[in-house]
Amino acid sequence: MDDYHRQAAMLKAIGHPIRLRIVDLLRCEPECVCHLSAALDKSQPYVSQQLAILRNAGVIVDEREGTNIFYRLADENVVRQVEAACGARACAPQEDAATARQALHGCNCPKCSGTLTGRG
Amino acid sequence: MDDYHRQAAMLKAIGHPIRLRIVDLLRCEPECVCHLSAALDKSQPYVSQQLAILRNAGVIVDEREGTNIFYRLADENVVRQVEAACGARACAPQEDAATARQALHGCNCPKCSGTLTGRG
DNA sequence: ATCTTATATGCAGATATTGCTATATACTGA
DNA sequence: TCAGTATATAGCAATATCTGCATATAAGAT
Repeated sequence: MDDYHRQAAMLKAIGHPIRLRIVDLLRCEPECVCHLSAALDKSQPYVSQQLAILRNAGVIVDEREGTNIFYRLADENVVRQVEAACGARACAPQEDAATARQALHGCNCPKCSGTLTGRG
Repeated sequence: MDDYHRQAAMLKAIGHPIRLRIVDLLRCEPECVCHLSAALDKSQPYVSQQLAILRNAGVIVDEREGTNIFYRLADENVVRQVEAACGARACAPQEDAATARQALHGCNCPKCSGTLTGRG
């Protein structure tokens, strides 16, 4: 099988500390660039560039929603790989305080505005 | 958690077509360098270098047995990751024809000599 | 049209990786 | 000790990646 090339490309893409954190963040629900930028404390162009690498490797897909672009993991294959790497952390079913999504001060996206309870 | 760095380093190490094939080969049982070299149809120094990369990343460990050095996956964490990437292929319990270990013509290691039935 | 906000792209110096070849080391046996 | 086999390392040119910065695009609001 020469899925080896395909899978190796995927592993290479997520084999980077920042990019691994990104896909871990995307595991529970789609996030926009500004949210990731705030969560990682990295510049927007930098995050956007890392997202482009993940996107070109087929790890994530983007979906526009007005001015925001939300990214999510591309498929189950990726999800399994990320789970194997980061642990099968539980995601909030709908609104569970313990595993609730991080609403960030630095982020103005629709998901964060209005529910500003996150860490600064 | 800054396991991110550690895990990313592991993913980066196996995020390479040849190295991914190597860890996939090592999934069922330890193999020596000459066997991997024959199985991958790559020069001994080249394979040895890729093994060194995997070894330095903590993905595999080596064990000397006379003149041969056998490599195996380092731990369950690695096994899970490789399974997620390559599929949870069954390994022969002891001697099962279907999943039996590849005995290679180009390889003279103790595991291959005597049971030369593999593909050439 | 223009301004603002959100995101993407281009560029560039520093650094790392790739795959190869030549050579070195380590063990075994005579 | 010396030869033979198994494995490791050094060195190299080509290529790719990293990460910061400046700038470009795209959509919404005025």
